[in-house]
Amino acid sequence: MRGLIAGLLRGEWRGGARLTEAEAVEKFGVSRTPVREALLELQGLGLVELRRNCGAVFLPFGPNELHEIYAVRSLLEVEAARLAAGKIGKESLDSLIAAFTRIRDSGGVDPDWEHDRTLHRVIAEASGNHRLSSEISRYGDLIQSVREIVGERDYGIHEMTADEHLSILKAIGENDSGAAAAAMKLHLEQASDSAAAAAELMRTTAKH
Amino acid sequence: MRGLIAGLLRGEWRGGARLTEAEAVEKFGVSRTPVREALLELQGLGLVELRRNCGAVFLPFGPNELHEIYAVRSLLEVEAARLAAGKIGKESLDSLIAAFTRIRDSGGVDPDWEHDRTLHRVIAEASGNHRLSSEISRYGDLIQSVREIVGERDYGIHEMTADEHLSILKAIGENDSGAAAAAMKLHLEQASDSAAAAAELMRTTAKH
DNA sequence: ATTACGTAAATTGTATACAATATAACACCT
DNA sequence: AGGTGTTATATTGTATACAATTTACGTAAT
Repeated sequence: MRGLIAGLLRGEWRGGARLTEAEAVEKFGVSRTPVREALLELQGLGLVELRRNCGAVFLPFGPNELHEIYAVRSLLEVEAARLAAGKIGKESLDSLIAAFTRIRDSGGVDPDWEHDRTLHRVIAEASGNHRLSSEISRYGDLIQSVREIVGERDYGIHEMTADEHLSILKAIGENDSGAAAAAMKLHLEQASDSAAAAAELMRTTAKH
Repeated sequence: MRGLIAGLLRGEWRGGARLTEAEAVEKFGVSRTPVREALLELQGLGLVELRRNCGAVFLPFGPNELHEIYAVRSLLEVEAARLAAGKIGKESLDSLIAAFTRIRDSGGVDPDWEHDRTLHRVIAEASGNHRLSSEISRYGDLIQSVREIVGERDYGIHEMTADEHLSILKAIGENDSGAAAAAMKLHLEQASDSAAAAAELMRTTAKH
C-alpha cells in the first residue's frame, strides 16, 4: 500500500484531475482495498479531496500552496527548535555538525534529503513534546510527498542549506532558544522559496 | 464508518488497551472493512497506534498528553488569530459577539461546544491560509474526540470562556494582531488546563 | 422548449473469502 | 536446562462479490 502512494505521487500530478478507484485499480494492477486506503491516506495528508461518487480530485500544488504548507511547518518546527535548545546530547550534536560540515565543504549532494530529514527529526524529538514531534513527522512525510510531486532536488542550494543547518545546531548547542528559533525560521523561509520555485518551474515547463 | 469512530470513542478508553480488528467486528456488528478504515482514521488523529499483527493500542490521554495537544493547537490558532485580525466582516463579527454576549449574560450552557467550534472555524477561515485552516479543522476534530474520551463538559467554566471569546473578537475587530494573538493564547491556556483537569478527574474516578 | 420524473449506469460503501506474515508455542537438539 | 528450529495459530493485508447511493441520461408531460 505504501508503494501505491509512491506510485500515485510519481505519476504526473495534474491539479484538479479526477481519478476514480476503478481507474486506479486498472492503472496499478491491485484491488480496490489498498487503493481506497492509499487515497484515504493521501486525503489525511491533504493531497487529494475525496468526493463521494465523483472520484478523488488531485489538489494543485503551485507556489501559493507550497508557501501555505511551509507556513504551517514553520510554526511547528520553530517551536520545536526553541524547545530543543540545550536538550540534544553532545555526541549526537557533534555527529550532526560533523556531517553537515563535511557536506558543506565537499559540496556533496543528498538527493533523498536523508541528512535533512534526520536533523529535523532529532530536533523534533528533543523538543520533549511527543505530539509536536509526531505532527512534525507527519509534515515531513507531506513535504517529502510534495517534493516528489514538484520534482524538487537539492542541487545548487546544498552549501547554503548546510550552513543554515549548522546555524541551527550551533544555537541549540549554546542553549540559545531565541537564536535556535530564529535560525530555524530563516532556514524554512529559504526552503519555502526553494520549493515554490520548483513548483513554478514545473508549472511553466508543463505548459508546452 | 463515522459512527464507528464515535462508538470507539464512547467506549471506555483504557490507555494501553489493545483491540484487534476481529474484536471490533464482534463488538460493533460490522465487517472488517469499515473497522479498518475507522482505525486508520484514528491513527491519523494520533489516538491509536496500529501495530501489525498486534491489534490497535489505545493511547493514554492524561493531563500531560492534553497539555501537549493544546500546545500544538495553540501554535496553529494563535497564528490564525494574528492573521485574521481585521479580516472578519462586520456582520459576521457582530453576530458572533451578540451570541457570546448572550451566552455570558444568560449563563446558558453549550453542551456540544457548538458556538465554540463556530468561532474557531470562522477565525481559521479568515486567516486566509487554507492549509492552516484545514489543520485547525483537523485539530478541532481531535479536540472534540478527546473531549468525548475524557468526558469534558463546559459546565461551570462557561461565563469565563465567553469572556475570553469576546476578548479575541474585540481585538480582531480592532485590527490588533498582537492583542488577538495574545487573547487566543490566553484562551487556549485556560482551555488546556480545563481539559487536563477533566482528564485528571477521569483518571482518579476510574481508580475504584 | 423546458422541466420533471424514472430508469439505467457508474461509483462508492460494505461484507466475506483468501493469501501473506508475524507471533507464539512446542518439540527437539545440544 | 537452555536454546534453536519448526509448526501451528492468530492477525493483518489483499482480492472479489454484493449492496446502497448518487449521478446522468432519456423520455414524456406541460
